[in-house]
Amino acid sequence: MAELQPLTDRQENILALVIKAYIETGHSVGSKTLVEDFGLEVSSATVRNDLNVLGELGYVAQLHTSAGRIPTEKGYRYFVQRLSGDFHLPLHERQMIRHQFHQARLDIEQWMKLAAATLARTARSASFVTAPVARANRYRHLQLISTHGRLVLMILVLSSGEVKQQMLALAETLPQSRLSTVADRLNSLFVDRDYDDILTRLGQLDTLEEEVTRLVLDILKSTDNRPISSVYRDGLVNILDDEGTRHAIHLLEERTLLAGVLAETEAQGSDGVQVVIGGDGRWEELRDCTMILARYGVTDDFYGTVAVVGPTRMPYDRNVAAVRYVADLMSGFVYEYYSQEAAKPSVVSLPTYEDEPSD
Amino acid sequence: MAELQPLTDRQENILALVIKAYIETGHSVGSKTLVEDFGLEVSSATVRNDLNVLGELGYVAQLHTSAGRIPTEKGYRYFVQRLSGDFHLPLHERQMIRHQFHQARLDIEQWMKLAAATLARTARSASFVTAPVARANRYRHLQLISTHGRLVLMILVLSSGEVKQQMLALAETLPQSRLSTVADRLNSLFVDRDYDDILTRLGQLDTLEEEVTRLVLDILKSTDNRPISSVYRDGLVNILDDEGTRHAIHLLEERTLLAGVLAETEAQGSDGVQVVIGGDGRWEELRDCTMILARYGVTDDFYGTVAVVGPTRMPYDRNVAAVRYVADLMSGFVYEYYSQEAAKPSVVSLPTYEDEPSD
DNA sequence: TTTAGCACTCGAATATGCAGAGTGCTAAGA
DNA sequence: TCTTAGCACTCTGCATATTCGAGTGCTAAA
Repeated sequence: MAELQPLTDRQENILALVIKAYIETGHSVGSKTLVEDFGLEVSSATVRNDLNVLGELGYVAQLHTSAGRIPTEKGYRYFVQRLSGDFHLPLHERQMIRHQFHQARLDIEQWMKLAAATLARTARSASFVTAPVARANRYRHLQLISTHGRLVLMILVLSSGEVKQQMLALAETLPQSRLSTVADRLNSLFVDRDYDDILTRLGQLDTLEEEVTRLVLDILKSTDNRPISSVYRDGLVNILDDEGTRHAIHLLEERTLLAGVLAETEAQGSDGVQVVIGGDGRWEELRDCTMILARYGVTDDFYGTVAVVGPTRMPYDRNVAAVRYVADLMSGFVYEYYSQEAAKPSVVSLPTYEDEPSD
Repeated sequence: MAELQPLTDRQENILALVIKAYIETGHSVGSKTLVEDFGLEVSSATVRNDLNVLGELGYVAQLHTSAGRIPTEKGYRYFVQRLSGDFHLPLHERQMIRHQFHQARLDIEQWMKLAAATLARTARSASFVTAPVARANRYRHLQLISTHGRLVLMILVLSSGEVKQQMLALAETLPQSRLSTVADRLNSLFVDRDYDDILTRLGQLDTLEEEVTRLVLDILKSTDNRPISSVYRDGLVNILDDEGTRHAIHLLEERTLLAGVLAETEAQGSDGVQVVIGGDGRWEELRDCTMILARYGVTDDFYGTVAVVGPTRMPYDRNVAAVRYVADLMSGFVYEYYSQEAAKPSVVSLPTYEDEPSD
C-alpha cells in the first residue's frame, strides 16, 4: 500500500467534506460550495489553496481545468483509513436485521441468503455471501439411499455443515440394507477425517466401499483449499444504474473470478472489515467499484465471507458498519450451531448481542 | 389472447423482414432498405403501402412521422406464432451443450446450474432454471445426525431429489443411537407419503418423533404448491446494456415476483415452449422484455422450468430452439435419474438423443 | 498565512443550418 | 384493382456557433 502523506487538520477536514458532498450529490464540488454548504470559517480562496495541495498529493482530481474537485481512489482510501471504527447502524436498523434472523430457520443456507438480502437492502448495493468452509473440510457423515435400479443417492455431510448430494450409478443393483452397511462402515472409519486421512485408508476397503469413497474424496477435494462452494448474491438491481459496475456484475457472476479475488484478499488475514477501492490496481473487474468485505466464522479455521459491492461513490461509513454488523451476527450463528468445538453447548437460542451500543 | 388479423403472404413476408432487419441492426427500417437488402420483386412504393396496412393493424409502428418502421409487440407475437417449430440449433452447438452435460456430476443441482449457464451463453441473454418439484412433494428419507449438545442436523430427502437440511434444537441431549432409531421409525412410517398422509398419522407418535415430524411437515409444506424452492440464474451481464431490462433483472432477483409469473404462465399448461413478449400486458416487470420458457421433467406431475429473458428485440427462432433443446435434455436426465416410476432402470448413462436431426 | 479581486477556462445548454432517409399522396400504367 | 414513378414534405442526426455560469489560478494587500 502506498504511503499516505501527512495533511493538516483543515486539509483532512476539507477532504472529508469533498467526499461527503460528492457522495451525496454526485457532482464535482467547488471551493465556494464547500464554504457555503458546510459553514467553514475560512474563505473560498483558502479552501482553494488547500484543494490545490490535496490535488498535488493525489487525493482529489478535477475532470478538466476549472471544474470542481472529485475524490480520487487514493482520497477515498485515506478517508476510509481515518474512518473511526465506532460508527454503527442506527438502532432500529440493527433491530430489524436481528429480527429477521430470529425468524429464519436454523439453517446455514437460510442465513446466508438472509445475510445477502439484508446487506443488499441496508447498503443499497449488490452483496454476496460465501459459505463458511474449513481450511481442510472433514468428513462427518455419509448416507446411501437406494432409489431405483442401480442408482443410489449419496448424501455427504461435511464438518462445515454443508450437505452435499450426488447420484451414483453402481455396477449392480443392491438392496438398501447392503447400502446401509457400507455407509455405516465408512462412517465409523472416516468420521472427522480429512482428505489425506481418508486417502491413506483406501487400501482397507472392498470394491464397493472404495467406489463410494472415491466420490467422497472428489467432493472433499472440491470443497478444499477454499474454492467457493456456494455463494448467495443479492441486490444487483441496486448497482445497475451506476457507471462502471458492469465489470463488477461480471465478477459476481463468475465464480472463478470471485474466488481469485477472495483468495488474495483473505490471504491478508485481516480480521476486521476490508475495503477494496477501485480494485487497488490489482483487479480490472473492480475498476470504478468498491468492495467491502469481512470474514465471519471462526477465524483462520472455519470462515466465510460477507461482502458488499457498489460504485466507488458510496457511503463508506454506513456500509462498513453494515458489513461488520452482519458479519458479527453470522459469526455468532456459526459459532453456536456449526462449530464442532463450541465451548458452550448449553444455551440453545439465537445469539442476541443485547449488550450492543444503544445508538 | 387477442385475435390475429389475416395478412397477405407478401405482408407476412414483409413483417418477417422488418423484424429480421430490426433485430439485426437495431435501427428502424424503411421501405427502400427492405427492397434493396432483401431483393424484393416489388417497388418500394408497394412495400410502403403494405407497411401502411401493417401499421394500421398494429404490427409495426414508427417512432415519428416519416421515420422507418419498427415491429410492435403484437408484430413479434404474430411472427412468433408463425414460427415453424422445426428450427434447430446448429449441430456443433448441440454437441457442445451435450458434451458439457456429460461431464457434469450426476446431481440435479449441477444440471440446473449448467442449464442456466448454457442457455445464457447460447441465447446471449439472462436465464434461469427452477428445480423440478412434484405437485405434491413426497417424503423419501430422513436422517438425524447428532452434532453437539442438543443440536441435531436433520436431513430430509424429497421425492423430487431435493435434499433439505435443517438444524434442530432438542429439549435434551440424546445419543446418536436414539436419533437413528427415531429416524428409522419415521422412515418406515412415512416413506412415499405426502403432506396430508403424514399429518393424519401425527397421533401415533411420541413427543420426540412428533417434534421432528412437525419440522418435516414444515419443509414439505414449503416445497408444496409450487413455490420456487431453488433457482439458478445466469447471464445477467448479457442484458445489462439493453434498455428496459432493469425491471426484468428485478424480476429475476425477486423470488416472489418470479413465482407469480411462473404460476400464471405454467397454469396454461402448454407443453411446448412459451413466449411472453412485453409482459403481454400482465406483468409490468416484463415491459420491453421477452421471456421464453419451457417446462422440463415429467409433465403435470413433476416439473421445473428453464427460461431465457432478454430484450424484446432478440433472435426468436434461435432462442426458442435453445430453450427447447435444453429443456429436452433436462427432461431426459430427470426422467432417468429422479423419476420414481422410471420404466427402464437398466441403462445407466446420460441420455444421448443420437437420433436428432443432423442439422 | 489569509483574503479579496479579477481575468480566464471549460462544460452544459441553446439555437441554427444542412444532408439524408423515409414517408404520404397522386396520377399514370398494367 | 393493383402496382409503380415522381414529388413535396417531415423529421432526425450532426456539426457549428453562441451564451451563461461555475470554478479556477494568480496577484497584491491585509
